[in-house]
Amino acid sequence: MPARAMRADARRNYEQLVAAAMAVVAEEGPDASLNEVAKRAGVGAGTLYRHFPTRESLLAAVYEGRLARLCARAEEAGGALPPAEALVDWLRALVTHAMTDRGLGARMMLSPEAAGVDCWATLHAAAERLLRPAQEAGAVRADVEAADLIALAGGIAQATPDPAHATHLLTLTLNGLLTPTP
Amino acid sequence: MPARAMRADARRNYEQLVAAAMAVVAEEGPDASLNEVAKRAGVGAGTLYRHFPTRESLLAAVYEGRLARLCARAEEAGGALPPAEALVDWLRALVTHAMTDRGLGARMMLSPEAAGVDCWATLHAAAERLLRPAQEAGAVRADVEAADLIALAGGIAQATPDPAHATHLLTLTLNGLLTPTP
DNA sequence: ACCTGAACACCGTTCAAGT
DNA sequence: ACCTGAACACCGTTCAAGT
Repeated sequence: MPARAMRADARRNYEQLVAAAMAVVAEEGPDASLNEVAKRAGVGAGTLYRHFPTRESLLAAVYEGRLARLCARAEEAGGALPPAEALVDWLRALVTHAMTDRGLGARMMLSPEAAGVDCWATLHAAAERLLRPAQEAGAVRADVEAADLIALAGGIAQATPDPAHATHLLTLTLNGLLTPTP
Repeated sequence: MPARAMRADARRNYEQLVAAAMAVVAEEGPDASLNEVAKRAGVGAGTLYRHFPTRESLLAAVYEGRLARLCARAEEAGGALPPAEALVDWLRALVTHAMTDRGLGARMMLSPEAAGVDCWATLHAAAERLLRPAQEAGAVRADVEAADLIALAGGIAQATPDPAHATHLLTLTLNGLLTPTP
């Protein structure tokens, strides 16, 4: 979000840049032209770079709202459902989330530098909050970590453009490819 | 490979382009500059485009040799080891393969258009040759297809730059995140 | 037939000049 | 303080001119 003490015009430009970026990224994905974003925001290229020194910092601003919604969902599910179901539901949402806007979510999920430390920590905390109870209930293997869940969901999202196929891949990952041999 | 009836100079240029592309892609990954490839091959930009109308067609030429080695390995393993072990070994090799040159392999594995129909068919045939016996032996679930194996291996390769983490993610995928509940 | 390389459109990024 | 937008370096791609 924009810093508190910004001059009125700066704040306005900041907000228009994020709005323009949301539109352009939705159309062209995370590699969209930054000059195009500046142009559509009605702002000079230098202004974009002043507010967002890197592409990833702009993407992170676009991504912030979605992430908040996703983590809110983790909170709700954690209270209402049995641990394993809550986790599986949320993982499905995570894969869907990672696939939107030509893989913007996956790109953020798979790189701490891209997402920024705040987003990163928020996402990991949400994953952990669902993972722990499921492990304590014995429903999820003990050698799984929150980072693994996020990496697997991001990887699956990158692996196919088809949501139905992604769902299938997640199901396979949950159950395992090998038949259980106890 | 180059067509048979090429003029001597054309053939020479073709080979130098592939050699230059192998070097440049190894250094800069699959998004390396094509002008740089042409320059390093000692060839005009137009010549590169004559031989390789798209970036993917050039990458496919680079990728061809590696793919052949990988599929040869599938052949050997299929004969020598029990079905499930042969498959798991090969999947580990597939993930490693997908991670080389900043994800060149993964990029090829995850897009039929990128790899070209020939590469695509070869890779799928190799996967199927190991998958079928493992399924018939009851070691691998019946609802797994060759395309799933390739997508999951490619996704894992994209999900982390660390080979040890990738290996762990593959192990999780093989065993499943959830504890078996028969 | 095939090759060259200048040319064009585009993009990321910077920075002097403005208010 | 902040903004503008021309400018620079680079890249993908094409195509007239050459051999």
